[in-house]
Amino acid sequence: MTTRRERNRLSTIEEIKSTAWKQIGELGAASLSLRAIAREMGMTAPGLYRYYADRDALVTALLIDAFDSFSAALESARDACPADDHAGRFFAIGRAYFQWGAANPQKYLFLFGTPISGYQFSGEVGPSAQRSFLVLQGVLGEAAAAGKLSGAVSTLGLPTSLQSQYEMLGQYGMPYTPEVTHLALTVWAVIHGITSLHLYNYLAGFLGGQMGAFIDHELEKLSRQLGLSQENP
Amino acid sequence: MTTRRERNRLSTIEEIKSTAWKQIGELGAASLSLRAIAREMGMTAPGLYRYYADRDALVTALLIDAFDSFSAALESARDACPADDHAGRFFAIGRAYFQWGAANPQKYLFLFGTPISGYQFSGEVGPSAQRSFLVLQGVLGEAAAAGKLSGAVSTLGLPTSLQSQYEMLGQYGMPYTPEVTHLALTVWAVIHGITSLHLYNYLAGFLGGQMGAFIDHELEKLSRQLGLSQENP
DNA sequence: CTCTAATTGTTTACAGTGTTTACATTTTAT
DNA sequence: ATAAAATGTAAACACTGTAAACAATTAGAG
Repeated sequence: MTTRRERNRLSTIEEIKSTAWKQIGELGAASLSLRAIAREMGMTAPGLYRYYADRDALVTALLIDAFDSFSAALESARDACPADDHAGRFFAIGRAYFQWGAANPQKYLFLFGTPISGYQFSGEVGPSAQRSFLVLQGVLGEAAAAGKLSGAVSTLGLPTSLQSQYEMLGQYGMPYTPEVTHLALTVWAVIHGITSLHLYNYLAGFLGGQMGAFIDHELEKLSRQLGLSQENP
Repeated sequence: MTTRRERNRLSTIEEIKSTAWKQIGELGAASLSLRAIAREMGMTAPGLYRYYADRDALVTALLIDAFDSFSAALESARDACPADDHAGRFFAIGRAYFQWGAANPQKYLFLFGTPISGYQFSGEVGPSAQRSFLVLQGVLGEAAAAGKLSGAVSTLGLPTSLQSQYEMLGQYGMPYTPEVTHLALTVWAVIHGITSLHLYNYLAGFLGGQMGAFIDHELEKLSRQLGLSQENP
């Protein structure tokens, strides 16, 4: 049972975080300010310390929330496709990844860009961060299990050093084969690279307004390399 | 002819920048502080304003220097390979890109990560930034001109929207074909993605100490996709 | 060489930041 | 009703970037 005080506390925590997100969206993650949050909430800065030990603790909580929201966006895009349409699911999460970043640039940079000055990554965010990666890994894993990953897997074998490294992960609970893990990492790197360069505005000079065509074309290329789509979509 | 005062001024500017780099290397780019620089130099903070209009002007100068040093590293790696060894040059700049980032994490994140709080990208850095991209584009362009880019170019044509966008760039002085420009962008995205995820420590949990094997394997895959290397190296 | 002007630096000050300490107030539980 | 816990504020400290006023040094012209 939740007492009145506990409800108030939770609601205050929510207000702190939503105010923080509002300011991150307006001014960027780097200029997050406890005092500004308190000011906008109509209280003084030291009062926030009753809810978060220090600024880093708030940043950690925001990171966890953002990763969870990011993962939820990927999962919902994935679930909009039938489970046996592996190519469709791959496209869906690829587009969702990029579009979530494009729609929430400050949030994405908060997750995958240099965080706050002096912030040290807390181990608490690990599970939430891995959850988003697991979406991609899961789609590739199920495609592999269904025998639909005919492409790049076999054409160029993994070097033994990577092979044994991935096998070691399996012994610690990684639920997919070395090939799937490796492909998920490389696909992640590609999509993150495009999204990241886009958000830093390094691509606009080359692509003009054709960013959407660019990402779609690259996803299609990846899908073909993986052997997911054999014919034109 | 350079007067004594001008030499002093230049030497002070160099000291400011080198002190800034030292502190960026130690504490990260986000916690760059004019006062700390002045303190370490044995002067007071307002004195720095005789050399840079504000902190953003210093950041801009540092960005230009870092891009130039980055480009120089890529160019020197490229020139260590004979001009007709296109595959070798591709590997060389790919490895040099990643290794420069791994060896200078704070510098790389300074260039391709969220910069300083509230910093607005100045147009002055454009030329220095493009120079590094031109190294990659140049290697692919010369390979294409020599007919050594047999791979992915033809297997999947560019969509017309991208094709015409790249052609428009050509009319504004872009010295390479649409295919070369597009491939250079995608290769850049891949290498940047891997480097970026590596520097944010998102890969260590998966790859352990096998980061070098990972990047080499991915470069080899890229090289094959481009048709640069047809047989084992 | 002298005088003027530009350059370089310091001192002081203001507004902003994260954080700590001490204190007051409110709410809960005994 | 009383003791304890929770929540907030006020004041202070050590930082930050930046602006204004002032002093010292240096360069060039007469």
